[in-house]
Amino acid sequence: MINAEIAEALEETAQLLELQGANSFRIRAYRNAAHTIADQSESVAQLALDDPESLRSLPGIGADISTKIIQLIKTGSFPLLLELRQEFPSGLLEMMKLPGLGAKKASLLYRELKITSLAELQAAAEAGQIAQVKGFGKKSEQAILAAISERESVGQRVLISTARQFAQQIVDDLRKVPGVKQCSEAGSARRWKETCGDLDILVSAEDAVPVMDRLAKHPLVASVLSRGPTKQRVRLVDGIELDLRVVPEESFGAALLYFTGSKEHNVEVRKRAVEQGYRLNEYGLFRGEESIAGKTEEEIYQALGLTWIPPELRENRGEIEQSERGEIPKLITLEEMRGDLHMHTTATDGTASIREMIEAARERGLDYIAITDHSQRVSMARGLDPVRLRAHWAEIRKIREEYTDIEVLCGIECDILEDARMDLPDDVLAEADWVIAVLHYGLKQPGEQIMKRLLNAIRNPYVCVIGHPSGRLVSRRAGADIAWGDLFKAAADHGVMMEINADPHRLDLNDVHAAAARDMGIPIVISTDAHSQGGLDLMVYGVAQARRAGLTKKDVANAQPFAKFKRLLRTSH
DNA sequence: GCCGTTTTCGGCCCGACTGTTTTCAGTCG
Repeated sequence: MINAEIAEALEETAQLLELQGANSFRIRAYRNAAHTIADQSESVAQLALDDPESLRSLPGIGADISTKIIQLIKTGSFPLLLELRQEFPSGLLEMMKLPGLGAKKASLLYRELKITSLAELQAAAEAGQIAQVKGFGKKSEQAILAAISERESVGQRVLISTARQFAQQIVDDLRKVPGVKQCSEAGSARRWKETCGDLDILVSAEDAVPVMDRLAKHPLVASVLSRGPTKQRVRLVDGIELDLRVVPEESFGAALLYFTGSKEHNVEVRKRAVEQGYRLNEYGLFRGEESIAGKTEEEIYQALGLTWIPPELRENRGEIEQSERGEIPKLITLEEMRGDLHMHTTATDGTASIREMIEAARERGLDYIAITDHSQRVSMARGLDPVRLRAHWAEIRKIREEYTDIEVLCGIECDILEDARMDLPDDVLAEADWVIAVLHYGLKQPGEQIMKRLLNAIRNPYVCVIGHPSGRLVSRRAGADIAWGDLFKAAADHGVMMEINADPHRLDLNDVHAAAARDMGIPIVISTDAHSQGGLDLMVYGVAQARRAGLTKKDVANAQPFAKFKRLLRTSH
């Protein structure tokens, strides 16, 4: 059982307890436990089997929940969850996903009208029965119908790349509104989370009206969902929703901190404020009525005895304690990246030639790149067999002679076949400057076989790095069943690096696993997997993922000068 | 249900907006 499944069961328990109207702190306890499990890089199931007591050392997991987790791992469930599922039909959880419909209202509809599914809810709303229930009215009935019909297009999380592009465009435009002093994206987009459920934009201005008017008429805005004196919620043309908050200049830092989140980070910071006799809200840090700080995030953190924490780290994974000790790392930046070691050309499924990719890399100031087209197994992309690959490399060697200001490595993205063999023979791989080994096919194989494949690749003397190790696609496909601890141990032993694939659909390694690999001393490579010149610009997303993992320049192999990078390579190259 | 330099009970983050109320509960972030 993987961590996400355990976390899901705990989250489901929390939701069902909400329906039951249970003690809110008890509900929160299950949610906190779910977050803790989801954030572990090691298999919690394995941990529980090895040493059941150790679960209790995880934050938010005590005697009771640890027992339930162990039952869950052994039997697939636990009694409380089974009882709750008996008590509430699963359709209620679907209903709770509709905006505006929470646990209280869902359970009320269940009690009053015996509604147990979205279909029944829709029928009841169409029949006008919802408006008759106490606490509901005509408007909530219409809102429910609208929410059901829009369910397909809205409420989906979008990739960070999409979120950033929308947010950036709107931030740029709102900055031009007269009277606007500061404007910034906030929320998960500012934290560069891999997906965003909605967008948050924060503005400081004396008068909110012109800002809200401008947003309401913005070409990217489809409709205004709600509007108050300081807060406006709109739906953008592609269905994603955006919150705008307008605050006074002296509160901008407090509001930015507040709306950047994460929620878990905020709760910890606030708790800390309360312990020190303060009150912290989006308007500032207060002692009684006296405002202590609020204009900038820095002064608020400072007043609480903390150094400023980069948004990418604000997930309550220990960053507050790090900050207290003055140990927040100097995170890797895009400008520090010197090389890009995963890209394709027209030889396989890229759209640009070798020369065009080299030129594009030079324009972006890179000192070195690796051309890494597909191996033969990827027939869809016209993957290269030994003959074509050697000809391709010969061409690269010829062309790279023309350039004195950039190093170009002859590379290959070589598949690890389903039977664990490499897709190309060793004598071919031996001629490469740079070999990325990857899983493309058979991702659903049992964990045992997946690990056999990965470990085989790591033991191959010519493999330099494992590319997009899990094979996951963000919010589309779960990755392979990997024993991460074993993978990293083997990679560290054999001097094989790990890639953070910067493609926003992949971002693989994820933040948690990248941090775990770094902790094992494995050099991390951040590469774009570009299939065109513009694909090289995806680097910013890979760097963001590395920042979320707390990586610094020294942790990243291709942030080093070329000579130093070469020394990190295995001696076979 | 978890947690502890105010330790084994009694806390547990805080405010805006909506709809349905007529002073507030529910939802959301």
